[in-house]
Amino acid sequence: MTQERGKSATLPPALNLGDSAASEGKEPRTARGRRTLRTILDAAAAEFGEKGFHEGSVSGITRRAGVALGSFYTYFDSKDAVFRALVRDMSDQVREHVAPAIRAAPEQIAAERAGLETFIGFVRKHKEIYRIIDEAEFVDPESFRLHYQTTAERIEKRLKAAAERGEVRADVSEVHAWAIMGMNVFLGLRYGVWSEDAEPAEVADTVAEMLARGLGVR
Amino acid sequence: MTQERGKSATLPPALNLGDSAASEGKEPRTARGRRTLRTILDAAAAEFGEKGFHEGSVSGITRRAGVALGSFYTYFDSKDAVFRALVRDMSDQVREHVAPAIRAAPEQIAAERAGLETFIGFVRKHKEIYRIIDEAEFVDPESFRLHYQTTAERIEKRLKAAAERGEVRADVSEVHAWAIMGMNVFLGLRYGVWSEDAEPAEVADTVAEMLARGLGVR
DNA sequence: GTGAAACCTGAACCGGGTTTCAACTTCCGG
DNA sequence: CCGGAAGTTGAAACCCGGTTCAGGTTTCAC
Repeated sequence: MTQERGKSATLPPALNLGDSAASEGKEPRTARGRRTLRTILDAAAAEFGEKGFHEGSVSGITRRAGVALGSFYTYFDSKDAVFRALVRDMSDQVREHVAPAIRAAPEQIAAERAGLETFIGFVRKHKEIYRIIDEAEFVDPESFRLHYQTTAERIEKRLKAAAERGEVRADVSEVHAWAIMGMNVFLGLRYGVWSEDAEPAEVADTVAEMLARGLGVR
Repeated sequence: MTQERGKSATLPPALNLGDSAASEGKEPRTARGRRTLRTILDAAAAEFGEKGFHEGSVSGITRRAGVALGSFYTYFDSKDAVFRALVRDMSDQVREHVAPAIRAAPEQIAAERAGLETFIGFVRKHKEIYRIIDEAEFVDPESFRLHYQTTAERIEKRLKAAAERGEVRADVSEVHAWAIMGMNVFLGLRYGVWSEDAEPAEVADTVAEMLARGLGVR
């Protein structure tokens, strides 16, 4: 798993892409093939994270990966195809990383608070993931929409469950879910990607307080 | 790839671009020139709104405008240049359109409510504007950042003034401003661009209620 | 009217990046 | 240890759209 590429822009450790990431009918059949696919995938994440989809190039990916241009097409149908695979995977990663923190919270406002704090922290370590998902709006709208749609649904579902338990007001709705998601995304952009001039915990505290009591004078 | 841009290809009425939109030293000097510049600008907004920056082409713009390819370069230095002009202008348009509604409100929560309602309504009429500003994140990051930075500053400023007047809690901060902005952007995306299955007024009511009292059980 | 400046035109130039492909190498089961 | 499948290679075909430019047309101040 040694993959340091000088640049600070290099992708942090993880990125767990299954072999299923390859294009239809191009799945690797041997250990060697799986190894190459993985290398290409990691290189693609680094390339797109650093340069974006349009500036990034397939030859840039294969150069990073240290394989020939042709090998890329052994596993993917096109430049679009890798990007799509990447987006799906990153969407999953965000969810999987934030979910535990939310589950561990004692009640709902605390859960949202923990979710935001974890999210900002995650974004700081994976700025390229953030960027790739954003660019999906233009490169792979399907996945983009799916990502936010399901995220919002998940938020709505847990809000309603919490309402059931009397932890939040009974009329929580889809609108509240989208509002919370929007806040989180922009706070992640501001305090995760653009600058780290405030502690994620403090940002999360402020938001939790607002979610609990609103902005009105008490 | 991305070709389900259904919707009417025609641009809604407005789009008030001054002659200043032309690249430095390429301002038109006659009425005829001003007319052509305007035509090109409108065509560019339509082209980019429909296809996005990278899929859109200069020849597509001139075709829509009904002028020769070369004429484009009489007024703009490059494809990037028109896009930049467009982004700046659209950013202004959003602000100018929403500001009056905010100013007219009797107190701050009502102002935020009115701002959101107006914003969603505006987005519905100008889906291409929304899309162009979003894509600026990758094509013209400067303008993108500036747009959100100044928007957030404006929100923060008015929140603090309201706090001064005792209309909202005294500790409103930059975090609150970014939270509100994020909510608005995502609600605009969900209820303005993606679907119109809820009234802007109702969405705004829900958010206002949340801003006033939070999600906690009363 | 008239001439110079502004404007318009579109074929051609140009660079860059994606994708293909036929020859070659490695791997692995029998 | 052999044969064929899987994997690798990189030059080049291909495509495409941004940008240029030299020559023609329109406008407008005088």
